[in-house]
Amino acid sequence: MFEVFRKYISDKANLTPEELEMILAASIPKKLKKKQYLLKQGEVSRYNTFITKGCLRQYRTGNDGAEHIMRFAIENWWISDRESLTTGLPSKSYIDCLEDSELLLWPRETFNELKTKIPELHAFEERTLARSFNATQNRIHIAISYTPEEKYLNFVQSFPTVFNRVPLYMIASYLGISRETLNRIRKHFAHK
Amino acid sequence: MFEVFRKYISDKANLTPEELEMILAASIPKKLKKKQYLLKQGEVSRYNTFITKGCLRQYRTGNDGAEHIMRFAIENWWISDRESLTTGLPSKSYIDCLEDSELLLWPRETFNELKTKIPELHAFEERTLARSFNATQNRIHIAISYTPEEKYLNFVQSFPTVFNRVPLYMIASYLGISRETLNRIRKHFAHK
DNA sequence: ATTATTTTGTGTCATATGACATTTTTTTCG
DNA sequence: CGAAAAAAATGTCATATGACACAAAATAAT
Repeated sequence: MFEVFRKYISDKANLTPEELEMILAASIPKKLKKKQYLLKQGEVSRYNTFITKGCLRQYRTGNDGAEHIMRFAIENWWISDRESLTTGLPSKSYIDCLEDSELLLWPRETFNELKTKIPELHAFEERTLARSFNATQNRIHIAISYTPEEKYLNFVQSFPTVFNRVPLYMIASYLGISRETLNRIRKHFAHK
Repeated sequence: MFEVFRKYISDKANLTPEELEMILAASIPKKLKKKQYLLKQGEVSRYNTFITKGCLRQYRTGNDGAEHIMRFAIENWWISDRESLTTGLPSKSYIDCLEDSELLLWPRETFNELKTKIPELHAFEERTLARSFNATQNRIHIAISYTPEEKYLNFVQSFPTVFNRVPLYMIASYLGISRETLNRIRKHFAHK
């Protein structure tokens, strides 16, 4: 599982071999089975987490207890409750596994130390956050302006690999539409 | 208008008086009248912008040409198309004034130089982005899980000052609901 | 294999929503 | 102050959506 990370980070950041190994040496490998939780609402998120294998979701719950999926994440993505991780406040979200998964964890403090020692890692994280932020802006634009059908088609096109690994009712949750509406949309496209 | 910024930044960042003045000295004051544009879709966003007075909105347009408001910003807020600003790509959004406004602009390169000279400014910007990101996550959660009524009430409570300065149909746009639905909700609360 | 569980698909129904058209009210500006 | 423009409110209508209940299919577990 280290190899996945080596490949990923070599591609994205300009690190010396020593720096890369220093980062890896500080990581904590962890395996989780499907349905196991990485983080629960109310807990404090303490790890910066990279996915080397598997699929996870982050979700919040509404007043009624319904689950609303904030995001999916698969291999080569980072996942954490960023708000809780940076503020130290209790997490508003759950993170659990949709498949058996393999992760690399860095405790927040450890990662911060690495960032001060390795400026390029700091810069890399800034770039990552910037891209996350842009993706999030797009998501908002879609949420407030697309029709359910457009939301669905956009998702399939944007995340084909996620689409094929995740149950439809979770995609509906992610899109903010009902399971049934998603079915109607799919039915509509079936005979075309 | 400099005074507004001095007060703001003194409160948020631990800068020396010299650093503060260095930052201010690099700024470009600008006044815009209501309905004037700070940025148009397709242009490249070249300035990091702080609002000392007034009210602006950032919006994107859909296929049909309809305006969808991404955010409002008033005194003591920053505004720019962050994606365009950091990537140099054409902006997906418009930014215009809802009131006569006074702004301080820093060209992207100038601001970056300031950040390298003043680490605390760099750190401050990171904190700001982190909080923006968290706000954005909340917005997504609301968009995919709240009813129109809940969205409205949440907005009034979260941004009372903006609420009182902005036309209702723009709030509807921001919330991703129709003007008429917003009226119905308000009517519903009127006689209660 | 068989059972249990999860996921997907359907049908019916009530209603909230968007779309459109029009009027009223408020604000802006000459 | 008066005219013009902008914003808000209202009424009607068609329909897409969510909610519920249940059936079918696929997947996982024993």
